[in-house]
Amino acid sequence: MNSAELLPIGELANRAGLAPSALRYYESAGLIASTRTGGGQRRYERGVLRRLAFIRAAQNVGLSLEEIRSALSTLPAQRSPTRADWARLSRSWRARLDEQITGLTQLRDGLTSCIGCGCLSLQRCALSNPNDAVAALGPGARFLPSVLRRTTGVRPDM
Amino acid sequence: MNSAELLPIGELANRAGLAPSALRYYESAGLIASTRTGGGQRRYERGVLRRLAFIRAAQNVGLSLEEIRSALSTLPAQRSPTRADWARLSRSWRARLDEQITGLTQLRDGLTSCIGCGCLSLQRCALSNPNDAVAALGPGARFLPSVLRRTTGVRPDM
DNA sequence: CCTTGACATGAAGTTCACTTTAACTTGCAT
DNA sequence: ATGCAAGTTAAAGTGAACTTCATGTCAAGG
Repeated sequence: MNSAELLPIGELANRAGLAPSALRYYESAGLIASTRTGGGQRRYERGVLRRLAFIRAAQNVGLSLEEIRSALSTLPAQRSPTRADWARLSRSWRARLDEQITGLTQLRDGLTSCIGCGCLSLQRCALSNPNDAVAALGPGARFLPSVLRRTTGVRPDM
Repeated sequence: MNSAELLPIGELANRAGLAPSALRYYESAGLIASTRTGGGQRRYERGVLRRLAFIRAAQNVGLSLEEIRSALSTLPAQRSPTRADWARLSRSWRARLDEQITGLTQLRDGLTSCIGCGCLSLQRCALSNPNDAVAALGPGARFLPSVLRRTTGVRPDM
């Protein structure tokens, strides 16, 4: 019953809307697993599709792949995950999203009060110093994930 | 009156809460300017502090340095910018923040309705497919900026 | 005058989440 | 049997926004 119908990587990539290279990368990062054919090619069970949906959803919430890997590792290894399992995993996202929304809202309200004054003081302005969290996070880029980026027409009309 | 009191890079870095290397980087990216001493060391006018506050605020709103550079280039070159100038620059952020907040709120509401079902369908789930915008943005990382990241205690209790 | 800490430069490294490239192998249809 | 799309690997590249490093110079106090 749960035999056959294993997907090759290109097929899975199409269905998931990802590049094959992304799937190989996810596997190397311990996010998904595959069986191999005699010749060494990857074959995926259909359950992987749900896993990929979870990964995408988690990314949209703002989790890093490492955090997602860690979350996925709490799934039962033996039986295949139930709806309840997936629901449990995604439950904590709500708080995270609430936090993000709150932060942005504060920023916006700070902006509203700042627009009139144009103060932009490094110390006092709510805009340049939102949560007094100005600390560095080490090297590397920090920018917005796809959900938050405007992709539709970059207008330079500031 | 507007003479003297030029800040060396370390001083400016302290006051702005940035590393000297960041300031040099900003200068190389055309975001800030400096005069030089006879020996070639950078000296900054105090107005640069306001500029840095603007840069930080813009980053918090989600603008890239290139977008910020472009915005700053619309400031008057001759006279020093007035409050009105700064206010004009930051006015368009409100719409951007509104967009971001809306997007996140939709995601959260989608989550709320998904939590019970645990469906996580790649095609239908609002979580894994928020705005039907699943398209790739090319290579490179896409993750949350500091404002949106939890820095306080990583709890792996999903 | 001399020491010492701050500064300068260019090149390379870092992070994350992937993609691209190069060189080679599988697997399915004809 | 063969042709060719699709698969494999390791290594290097990408992008943003910086940092780190190596090597050498400046400036201010003693």
